[in-house]
Amino acid sequence: MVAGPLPTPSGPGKDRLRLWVRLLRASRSIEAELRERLRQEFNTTLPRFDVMAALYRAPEGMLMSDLSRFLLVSNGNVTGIVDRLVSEGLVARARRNGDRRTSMVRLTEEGSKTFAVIAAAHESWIGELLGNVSEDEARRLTGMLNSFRSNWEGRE
Amino acid sequence: MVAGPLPTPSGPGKDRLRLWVRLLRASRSIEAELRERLRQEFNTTLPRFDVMAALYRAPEGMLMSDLSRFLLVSNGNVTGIVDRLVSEGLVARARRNGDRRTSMVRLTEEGSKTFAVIAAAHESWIGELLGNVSEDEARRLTGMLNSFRSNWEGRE
DNA sequence: TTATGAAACTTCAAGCTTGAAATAATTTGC
DNA sequence: GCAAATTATTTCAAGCTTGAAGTTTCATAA
Repeated sequence: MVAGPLPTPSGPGKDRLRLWVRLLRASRSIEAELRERLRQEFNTTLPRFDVMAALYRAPEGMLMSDLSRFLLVSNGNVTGIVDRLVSEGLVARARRNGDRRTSMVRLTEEGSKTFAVIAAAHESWIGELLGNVSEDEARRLTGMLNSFRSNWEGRE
Repeated sequence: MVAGPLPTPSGPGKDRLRLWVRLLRASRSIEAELRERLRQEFNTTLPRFDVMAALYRAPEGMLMSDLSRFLLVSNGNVTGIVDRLVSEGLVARARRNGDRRTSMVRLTEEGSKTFAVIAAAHESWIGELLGNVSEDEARRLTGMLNSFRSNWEGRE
């Protein structure tokens, strides 16, 4: 949607529609800024950062399907991103004995070090970009977002 | 980012980081659902819907660069989407006498009719997907999102 | 067994997205 | 007037994204 400021329609449901538009514009703006900084400062991309962030939380590794589910993207998508991270030496696939269809994906030593540096910058960027949301307000907003997420998530 | 529930880190700035993660997950989930429905029910895509929504609000038409700025996407991106909408007969480019570099882009008659139908469905989907946010809560959330948007938007 | 079905991935075509380079038209400064 | 800078747009290569189709492996059960 990303509809805008001018007409300001009213009627039943318009407040929710407006909320959605703001939500989308906010996340797109911030995403664009993060994307740009990741490219400029670390020569990487948001999808790669996302995958590394997921793997960083899982030292034992994750299956491709775990990654796909966690990141809310398709299976085929993850394949490509992991391929690129592997070719950069940041991530490794480990064939498993138990089930030869699957492979555990994890950060390499280098991947882990690299991610730690990027993540620190990332967190400070978020602090900056959301600078005029107080920590208290942040907590309240987070709670509200949770409440509507639980409504329908995991349905499709 | 889209980091997740498990570790729940704490420290300075963590509340903002958590807010960002929730924000992103919420908008991605809803976006994915809208995308799916647009495809299934109307055989179209979110980017096309976005462009049509922008043009619907501007009967006199918009320049490519207006569209690009308004939708927060690159120039080259808009070119491709408009090309496809033109080939579907939903949008038209009109060369201008004044400045021959530019062209006014607007919805065709058919595009306008088509969009009205899709937009009605879209609005009801939003009502459904954000169903357990009260209208009142929606207004408050919208206000909060505004406040942090104004902080840094239009900087880059 | 062994076929039949399900599960985990990968591949593929089409479309979206970006940033950079190329084109074309207009504006500015001399 | 005219070269130089600016503006509006398109083109391009690379990467992201999806849904569908294809592969390989595993699980089930007749």
